[in-house]
Amino acid sequence: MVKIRATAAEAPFPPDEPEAEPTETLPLSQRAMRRRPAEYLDALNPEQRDAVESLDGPLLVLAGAGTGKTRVLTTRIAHILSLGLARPGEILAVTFTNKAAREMKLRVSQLIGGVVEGMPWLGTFHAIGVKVLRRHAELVGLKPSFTILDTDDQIRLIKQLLAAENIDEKRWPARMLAAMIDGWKNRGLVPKRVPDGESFAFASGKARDLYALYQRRLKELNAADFGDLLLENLRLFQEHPDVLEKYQQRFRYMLVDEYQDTNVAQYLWLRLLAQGSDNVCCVGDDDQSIYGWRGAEVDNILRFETDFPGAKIIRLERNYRSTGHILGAASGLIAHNQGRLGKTLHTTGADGDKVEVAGCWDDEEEARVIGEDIEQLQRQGHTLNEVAILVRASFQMRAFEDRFITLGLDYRVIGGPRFYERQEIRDATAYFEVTLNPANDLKFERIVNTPRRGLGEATLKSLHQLARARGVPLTQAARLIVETEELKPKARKSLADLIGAFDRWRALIDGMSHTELAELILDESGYTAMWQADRSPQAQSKLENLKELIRFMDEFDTLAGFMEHVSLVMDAATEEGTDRVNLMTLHSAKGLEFDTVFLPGWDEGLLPHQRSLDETGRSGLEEERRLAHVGLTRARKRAKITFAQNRRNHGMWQTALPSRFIDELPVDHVEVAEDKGMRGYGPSRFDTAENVFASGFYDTPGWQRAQRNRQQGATPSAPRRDPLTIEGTLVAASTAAGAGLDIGTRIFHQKFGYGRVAQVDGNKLTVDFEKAGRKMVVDSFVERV
DNA sequence: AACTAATACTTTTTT
DNA sequence: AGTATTAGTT
Repeated sequence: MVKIRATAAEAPFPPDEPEAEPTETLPLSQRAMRRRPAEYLDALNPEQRDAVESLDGPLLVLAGAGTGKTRVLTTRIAHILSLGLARPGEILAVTFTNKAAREMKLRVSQLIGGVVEGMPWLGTFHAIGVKVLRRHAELVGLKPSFTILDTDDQIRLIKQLLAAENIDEKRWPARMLAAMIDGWKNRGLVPKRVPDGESFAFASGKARDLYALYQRRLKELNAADFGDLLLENLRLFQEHPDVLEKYQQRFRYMLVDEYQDTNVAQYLWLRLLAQGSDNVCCVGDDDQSIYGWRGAEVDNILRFETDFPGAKIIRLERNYRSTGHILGAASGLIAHNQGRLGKTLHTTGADGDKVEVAGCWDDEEEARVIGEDIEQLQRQGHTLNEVAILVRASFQMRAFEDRFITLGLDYRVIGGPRFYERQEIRDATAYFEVTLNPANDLKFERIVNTPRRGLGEATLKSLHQLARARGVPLTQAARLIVETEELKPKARKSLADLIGAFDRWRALIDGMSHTELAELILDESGYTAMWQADRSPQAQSKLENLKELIRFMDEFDTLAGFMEHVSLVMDAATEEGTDRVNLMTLHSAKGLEFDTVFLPGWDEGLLPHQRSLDETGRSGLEEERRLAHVGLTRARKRAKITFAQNRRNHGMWQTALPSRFIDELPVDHVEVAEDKGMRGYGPSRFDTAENVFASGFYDTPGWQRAQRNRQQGATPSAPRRDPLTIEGTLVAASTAAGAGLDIGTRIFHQKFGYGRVAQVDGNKLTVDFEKAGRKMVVDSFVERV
């Protein structure tokens, strides 16, 4: 495993080679170049070489699957460095995934000779976004130490907003608003730029205001969500031209991987930077654009020439990966798409085996058949690492896992439930985060009552109320409230202990190693004990995961460094070494290749996924087809497509038709296995497949319920008891009255009733209540009467 | 506040 | 089918 620097210091080119010519001050890279002629260029074909050597001005490289895209990118970087045209810190190289970034780093340093530790600006859009943002945080209303929210936090925050705005969360789910905000951020839209029509799609037009409110809360919490990492960056560049200029000057060369996956915000960001030097090289393949649902704009790649005038376009069409039949099948399939830039992949290699197509009775048989095939391959001496099963949706994996377990076949799931997204990991990191940053309300809320400490809904509500009235973080509010008798003794003690524990841990940050501290925290908080006491089967593995987390932390220098990594890099390194079958979704397969690829689940409704068809119609269908194309082109030597006639979806059996994509495969490259006396699949099926478009969604109970709700919303319903409005007025009244609560003032308290102020100590009041007697309370909770 | 029972929702893909 | 959230009960 690679040792990761916690704080990637912006290393200048590390002078780790012996000084050969001490009198000269040439960049090291240039000296290296002198000794070692550019033999790396000889390994390229003419188009690739052209792409590497066309250094001036904008360049679009259309790189089909398996045409050496990564090689071009890495060699290009190496070339720039070798010629001494830029130092590592002057090259911006963005990728889409952390995996791609890792690989690129590795391969560049191999080319250069293992000396480039610092390519500080090679990373994902998000990682680079954070880096820029941390330096100029104040300019966008954040502190440099801002935290990055994960999806859980985001939802929790939005739920609170909806509650405060008195919006029925049943009718307008928080996740829905979260998705909308995400979409806007992907498109580079700040709240005031959100179109009216879209604002009306949520809570009768409140969407825009809620978005604005959400952004304000984020600033208050000193936090940014994933979308902000780009959007705020964009805002920074737009509102502060001087800052932008610095970066424009810095980046003399820019490279973008997977350009077809960039969204509008990323595109705008890039274009701003490219105004400095137009040495932009974008590499992509419109036929592999599979993230449209996430805001990726294929248009970005289709429009490149207009966006960057004078752009050069180079097509890489020589495929070095797949055999003739596989390539033929994939090309024939993707040719059914309209609106593509058009590439014709060809290979000089052998034809190889045809693509196999087989039908199965159900998903269990599918798993059985593929399992048998894999065992067969294994007997023939193939390694399992070179075998992959690529599914459309993750629920398909289950049948395979079950089967492989009974067969005793080793497998690994790639991109499955991510390590850092597991409950226990999130809980643990929440503890660490609050220790580092007590103002992180969302993380604090996550763990106040985990493990159970008797700090439930009621306590939390009081805390919130006070925090809001005071405008302080929850932990601060907790500090205040435990001084009073606001809470029941049990809760008060418990909360005081928790706050005390965090203070204690915080004091230890510099005193001990961060891994020790982490263990201490998990121990003293009772979190480990909670799982140890848990007798459920998964408790054991959760404990293992926690251990793994600590082990992983050891790779970082500090706790803070580790936390930065956690929020950004949501993937743990997949263990290599053992021989295992690879199981993953088509999406996470992009960029990988295997000798043998199994493609199960080519059913109508699953591979052209129903939802995709429903939501985005033809463009959705085309994206699904690209997905199928990506799947096929992962295979070097063997590809086998299967479909199941019956699939159990939500406990219900459903009959499925073979995917229309199967029909679209050119017959010359396909071999149909007619083994099990199965009803063949004929062209007549296509007609029925079309009907799937119009399939019955509108008579489901869900839709009818939605209709009913809508009607209810129109009719003014009887005013219901409304705790939050009460809270609102109460807060308003108390803050207004707060200053003038002198001794003797008659007040009202929600819990204790009427009373008179007996003593004032800052914001703490001692009150003689008519019923409850003498109590200490916080002034925010009382109302002057 | 914590436990139990009932109900809703899931299953596309992810930085 | 299974999980997650919620309502109701103690």
